[in-house]
Amino acid sequence: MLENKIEYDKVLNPAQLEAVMTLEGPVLVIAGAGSGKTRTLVYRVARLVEVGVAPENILLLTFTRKAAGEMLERAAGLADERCRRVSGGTFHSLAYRVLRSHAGLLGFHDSFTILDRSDMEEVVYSLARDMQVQRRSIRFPKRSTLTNILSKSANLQTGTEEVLRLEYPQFLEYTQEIGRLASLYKGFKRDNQLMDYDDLLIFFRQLLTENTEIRKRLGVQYRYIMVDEYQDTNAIQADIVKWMAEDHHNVMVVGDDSQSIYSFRGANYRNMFEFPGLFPEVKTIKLEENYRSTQPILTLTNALMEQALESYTKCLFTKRSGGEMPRVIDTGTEPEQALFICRSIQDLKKKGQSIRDIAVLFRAAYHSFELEMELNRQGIPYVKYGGFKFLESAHIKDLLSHLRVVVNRDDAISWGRVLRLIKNIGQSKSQSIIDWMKEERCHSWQIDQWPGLGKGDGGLGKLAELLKALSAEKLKPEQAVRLVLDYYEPILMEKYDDFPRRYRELEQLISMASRYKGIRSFLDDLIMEPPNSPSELKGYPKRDSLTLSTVHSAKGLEWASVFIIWVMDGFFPPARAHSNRESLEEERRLMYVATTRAKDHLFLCYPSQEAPRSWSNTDYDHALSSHGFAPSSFIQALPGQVVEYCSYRTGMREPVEKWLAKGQEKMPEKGARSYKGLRPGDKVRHPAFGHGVVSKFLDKEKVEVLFRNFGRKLLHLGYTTLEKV
DNA sequence: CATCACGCTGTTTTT
DNA sequence: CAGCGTGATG
Repeated sequence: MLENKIEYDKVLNPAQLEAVMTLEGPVLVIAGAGSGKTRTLVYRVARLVEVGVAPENILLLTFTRKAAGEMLERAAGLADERCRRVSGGTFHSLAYRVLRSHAGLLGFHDSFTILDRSDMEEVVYSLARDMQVQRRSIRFPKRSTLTNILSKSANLQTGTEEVLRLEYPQFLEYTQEIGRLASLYKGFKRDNQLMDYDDLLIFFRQLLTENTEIRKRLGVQYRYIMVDEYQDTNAIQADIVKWMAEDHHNVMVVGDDSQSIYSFRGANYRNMFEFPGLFPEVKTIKLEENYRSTQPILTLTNALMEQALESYTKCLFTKRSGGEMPRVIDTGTEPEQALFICRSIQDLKKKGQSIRDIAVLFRAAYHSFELEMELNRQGIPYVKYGGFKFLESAHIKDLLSHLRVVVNRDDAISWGRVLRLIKNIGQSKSQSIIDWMKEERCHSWQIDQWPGLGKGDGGLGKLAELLKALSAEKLKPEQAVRLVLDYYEPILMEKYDDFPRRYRELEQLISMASRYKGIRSFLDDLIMEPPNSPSELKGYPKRDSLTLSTVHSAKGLEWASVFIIWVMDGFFPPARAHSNRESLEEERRLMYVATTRAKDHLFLCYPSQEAPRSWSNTDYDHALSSHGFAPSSFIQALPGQVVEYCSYRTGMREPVEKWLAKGQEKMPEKGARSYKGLRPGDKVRHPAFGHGVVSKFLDKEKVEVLFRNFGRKLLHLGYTTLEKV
């Protein structure tokens, strides 16, 4: 029956083996970084299938769908193909699957639309605008902050005042308005058949709590439940686990309290310690042996975590002996840091290290901007994970909105987007059309019958034609995308200067769409599992390139890293000074995740002389003295680990001075017509951004360049080299 | 009513 | 250095 015979005791250590062989009853696995957590889960799936459990009865909940897919793939390689039929995914995707067929029980149509982050921002902000809040001593929070507040209050299941009090005290004077906004938002979602990511979980839980039959049915369907990254679940997700395993108690949760880095979205690693309370007969297993890093790296990590305010459950050790000391480098400024990193990479490369095995990790996506420029300049290929979302770029959203209004006629946000693309239709006209549509309850393609139609509104007719075509039955998703693209093309051409790139990306949507049966499932899948970049659509590039990643994205990735650089900056503005402590603790755990991904070499870089961009009068030391800490305080707190000090005054002297000399070239005066022989209209090439055209000089230091690949991009000439072509 | 130019402001990470 | 509000222009 089984294709391959697995000798579990030969490939697993005793703790792992116990976790794999305990199939019945609740199990809590506390798994340190690099302790073979994934391996354990993979073997357990294989084992379950081996003893005859139907794959359909196994549920593997992970943090990303990609992670689930990879695990099942590995399990299939170990045992047999049936492992691929195991149900795997995120809490959100499971919730989505269930809600799609049972939304009626909650007073929703089954055709509700899912709001992604930026949709949510748009809804929230348009409601806030309608409220006409009066300006007080400080500005009303901006759209993304407002959305964060609402989302967090949903995830933490507290009122918005609580969130404000704890995390945004600067906005306390708007407590009333934000509270009202929260309820307006809730009502708006109901009226328009919308659910955001948080709602998926909340409504799923509600369904489980209120509906015994569904609960029982899911219990029968998923007799064996495994949850990965349990420390990153929030209270709602913990409830979901509890309800789903209510009858059979066959649930294994795996996690690591010191790797909890999602508290900003309401995750609570204490769920791990509360798990035994839910299932008293739980068996707890600790995985403490590390298979990834050398002992010196683990020693640094352990020292780091010893300083934590909370004590954690385990201590990492390894049987690997030897290894070089981790290096802590003060790189002075950001451009020097970039130079230093590139030089280190080149050195390793000369020693025969493949850059495929090298990764650079950082907290925020923008931390690598400077480095990316330098990498491009030096011709080092890289792949970046995290940060910018392909789907959130305006042209993609524009196109998809047309499909969304066809699928869900009540989706006012997408209507607004679609309508405002038409010439002579802006904020107010689009609003009155939407209101009229709501009154009339007519078909979407009858939009051109709007009574307010004026002379210049021929665009509505074209839109109506498109919508009519899109409403045709049995229209395949790829045909639908094609139709919209044909309609949208002239608009796109007018709206963006880098039309060709955007058009190409949109064409890729056609091939993506062809993998789906219906428009609805295509749209939802894009939201539930958004691809990060166009390159990701084609599958990850496997060529020989460096990995750049935010720590959060790195968590889900498996690569043979031997070398990790953590670029630090971590500066928190005064408004958040009160919660520095908590931020500090989260940053510490972030650093734990980052450092434990290093196998043999670990470089921790921090640019101590970098003045945070937005606080031009302050610098790093100032941050330290006025707010109690700067990231370097982590490092200073690790005695004996700082084995190298490097700045432009020492090892970096030569290249940095060259760089500095470039930066000191005379800048053009305000309103200058040319600089370095460049004039507006000249074609230029930038090492990072590619080809573009100089549009104008803004002031002494900035020039506006239209890049073919990036749209408008402002550059500091002191930092970069524009090459005339 | 739509659009454009200008000035001000400031945390980030993801489903 | 983008995204917002504001005030001027078409």
